[in-house]
Amino acid sequence: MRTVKEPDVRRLEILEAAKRLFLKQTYDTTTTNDVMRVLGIAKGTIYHYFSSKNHLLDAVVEHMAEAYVARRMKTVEACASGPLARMRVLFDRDARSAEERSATASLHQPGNVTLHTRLLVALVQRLAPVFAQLIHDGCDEGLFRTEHPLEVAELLLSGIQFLTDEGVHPWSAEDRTRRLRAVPALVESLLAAKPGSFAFLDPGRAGARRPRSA
Amino acid sequence: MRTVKEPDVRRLEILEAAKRLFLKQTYDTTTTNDVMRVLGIAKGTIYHYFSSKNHLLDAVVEHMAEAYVARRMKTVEACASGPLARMRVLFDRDARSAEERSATASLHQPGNVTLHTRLLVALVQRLAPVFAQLIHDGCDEGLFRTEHPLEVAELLLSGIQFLTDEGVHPWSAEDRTRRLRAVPALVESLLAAKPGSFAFLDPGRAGARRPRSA
DNA sequence: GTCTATAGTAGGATAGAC
DNA sequence: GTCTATCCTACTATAGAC
Repeated sequence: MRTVKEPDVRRLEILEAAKRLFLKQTYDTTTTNDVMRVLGIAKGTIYHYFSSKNHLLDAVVEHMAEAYVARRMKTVEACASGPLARMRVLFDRDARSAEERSATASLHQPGNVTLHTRLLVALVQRLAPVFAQLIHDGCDEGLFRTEHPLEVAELLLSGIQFLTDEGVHPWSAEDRTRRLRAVPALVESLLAAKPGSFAFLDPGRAGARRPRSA
Repeated sequence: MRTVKEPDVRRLEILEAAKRLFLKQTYDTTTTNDVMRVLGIAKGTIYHYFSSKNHLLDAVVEHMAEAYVARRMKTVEACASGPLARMRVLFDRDARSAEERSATASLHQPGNVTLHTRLLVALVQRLAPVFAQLIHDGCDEGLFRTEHPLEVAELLLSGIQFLTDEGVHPWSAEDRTRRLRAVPALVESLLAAKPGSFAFLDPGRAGARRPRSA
């Protein structure tokens, strides 16, 4: 039997089914057959909307990054004022929802390395301007000093994610801790901020965590 | 007919054939049949030495990173003295051989994203200690000041590669130039170096180039 | 332990009927 | 837009020759 639906509806349906499967299993272990079976549609239908499994992944990544950043932006704008306080909220891992936590766990599986990597890129792209704006505000208030707010934001987001994300790269736990401990100092020197301004990023301190691990 | 070789010889033979094919075509488009055909061996032989196409890729990446860093180290130790001069040589893109250049071009193809990404990780791992040593020397000479030479090295290598490598990530040419232009300032502020110390990294200057793009 | 040959499974992708 | 049938290739399994 053959059920015809609105293209947008069908597309979203496939997208979300794929996302659910990628997170429940992994991207690698999820087959196009799985997606097809769970929706009760033909494989050709999937390929009508997404030209490859890879493109389907791209769409899922965009979708996830969009949603994640939207949620974070809302909490930032709601709770905090002042650049430093807002950064604290923006990068607070403890503020994640239960769903975000389970997604994070799934992303750290070997079969989700590709998904994880691409998601990090998408997140840097979206978070950097926000972070840069906070840096800019901080400069206005005399907290920071830099000629390149956006580039500092990008370097920190990408560099720290690259170096501290477990699962994607073959770093040992000691490596990660070592790097995380250096983070406050690195941020402070890039922003010419007063020593201790970013002590809340130190993983050793209670109630404070590292700047995301997505 | 059946030709028996030393395991190490055979392994290397497969490794280099694979590398050549990955660079001539791409990793994605190279099939195990291609490797098998070009060497005139059976598919089982490949799988005897490498348990999957993925593991073969790993070995190729290690091999390439090893060779690349060895070459660079040699030129560094040969030509230059003093931390700044050595950094200049270490990160000089113009010093690449013709072979390195064509490899770089091939890595920027879509089918080589996986290979490219893994190679960048392998290079950060190997170059960071070298870079960190130079930073350390520079601190001794009073050129730089930092509490975290290794972490600064890692942050810069990974962050800059992540942000300026074309092909792997969907940045525009303008984005890349913008970031590259900020690099000297970022390096100087992380190392507390005298402004202008790293002007040679500025892509705008004649005879100077950005810190690698692998 | 090293190598060949071959047959078979599973999953990504496509063509073409409807 | 959707489905069916088919293709291609990564990978496994096996059986056996040197």
